Amino acid sequence: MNPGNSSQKASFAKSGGSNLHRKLAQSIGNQILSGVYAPGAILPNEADWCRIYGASRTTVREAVKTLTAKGLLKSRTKIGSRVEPRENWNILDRDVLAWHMASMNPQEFFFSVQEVRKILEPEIAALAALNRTPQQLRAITEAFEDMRQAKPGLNSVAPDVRFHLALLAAANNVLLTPFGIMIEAALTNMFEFTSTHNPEPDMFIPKHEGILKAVTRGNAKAARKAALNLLTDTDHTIARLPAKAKKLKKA
Amino acid sequence: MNPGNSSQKASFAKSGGSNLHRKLAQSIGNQILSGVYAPGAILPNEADWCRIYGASRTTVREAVKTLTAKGLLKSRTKIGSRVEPRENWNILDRDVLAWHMASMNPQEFFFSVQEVRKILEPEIAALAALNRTPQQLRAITEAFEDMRQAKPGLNSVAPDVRFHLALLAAANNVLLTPFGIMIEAALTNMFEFTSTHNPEPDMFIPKHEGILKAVTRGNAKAARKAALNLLTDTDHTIARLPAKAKKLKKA
DNA sequence: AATCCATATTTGTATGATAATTCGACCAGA
DNA sequence: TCTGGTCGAATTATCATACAAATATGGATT
Repeated sequence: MNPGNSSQKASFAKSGGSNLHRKLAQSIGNQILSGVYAPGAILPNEADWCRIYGASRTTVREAVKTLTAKGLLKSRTKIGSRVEPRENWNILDRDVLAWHMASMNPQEFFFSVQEVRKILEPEIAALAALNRTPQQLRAITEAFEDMRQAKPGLNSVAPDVRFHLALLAAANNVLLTPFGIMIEAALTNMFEFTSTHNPEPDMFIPKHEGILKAVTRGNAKAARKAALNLLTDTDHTIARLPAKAKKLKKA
Repeated sequence: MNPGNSSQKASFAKSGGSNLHRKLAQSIGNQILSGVYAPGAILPNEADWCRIYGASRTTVREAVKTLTAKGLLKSRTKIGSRVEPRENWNILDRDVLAWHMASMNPQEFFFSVQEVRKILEPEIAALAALNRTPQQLRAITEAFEDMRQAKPGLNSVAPDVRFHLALLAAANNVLLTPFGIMIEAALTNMFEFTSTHNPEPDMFIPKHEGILKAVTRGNAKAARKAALNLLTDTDHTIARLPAKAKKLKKA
């Protein structure tokens, strides 16, 4: 009952992750996010996928289960798998967000991100100022120190990400954690685009320091202001992106 | 190679959804969220789960894939499945949020929700005022009309949820959509707890109307204010919850 | 026209087998 | 003693096959 011979396993891009079912999920996921299969559309059935990828049904089904769990699909007997409406997609899932970015105009994407960041990060900073534990404050501080010491370039992105994630953790509200993925994706990809992740190197460190100090002092109001201040810098970076930039690299 | 006889399939709570692998995922997911298996812990291996639930390995693996896709697990050869750190959990996934609520103090949960809602919803309303399409405005309006006509009781929850979700959609930012699940879960469960989902019936409709009017006029500032105004009402509801309320009912 | 029923299609579950990965222990040599 | 390699065992990963269950669809019956 396994359609197709097993001789074409390398017929699609070998995205990250060594598991076959993962690769299938990534391939199908990318197709959904890029609109090959629109919401409401019926996907090829399991037997078809088996032929297309030269994989067993077991593997195909595991890939489908993965996508179902992320809200992209729903399967029904005799019908097949149907693409779910967009509002059910777990867009803040790491994979889904990556697939989303891969098929989007970067400027548009970064605009959406900034819109959300400007809503959340000031309040996150404020909450962190109020709710941080000593340990969390130490994590923020260490990330900042690593930022300061890092040479401008690739290795300065990681501490920057850690800084923002540590801040997020210090807000101590589980319902906010999913945004970590968004922040991470935004900072990392912005760097890959601009190659200079800190457009105003002179202001970059001081502005982060402003947040750190406010959080250290437990001054929510100042933290909020400092976070917003930093974000307006990022806005300028976005604005300078080439309008017709290509799609982000896949996975 | 399938351990255990298939005679104890009903040994666990029959959660919603008719699929066996779904039930397994729910059962295991609940155990993770309730702390039976903490982050970093190694779960029973596939053969164990087969014995425990009397299911085939195929089914167990599909359940595990589901949980992996939601960020709760990660599987490695020779190691087994390990519970991921909390920050990787897709807490805004419908299932994960349900499992989370099922093993939490409701007051604590609602507090977290309100904290996030007070950050987001005013800004969502503001964005909706600016970005709404005519169609989206119609959806908001219709939800409001249904609210007004509904008798106070169970059937007034649904239009209320629709109102807030329509508002969210009208903000026109995909990265915000995951919060729909949170809003929905919050409103629905709050009703189940208080049995009177609108504590100030006199103010309930007018305050929603305030948001609608501001969004209709395209007045972002007024929309923001109206949304915040409504949320302070909800705060009062939360505050009145019995401090030692039992866990939320499961699934 | 409406109802019911058979059938075909598709996903759901079970079983058993083999492959691939890799931890951990043991061993050899410097 | 330390280093590195080798090998065995545990566990997930994949495959192949079979049957069960659900249900949309079209045809038969009334």
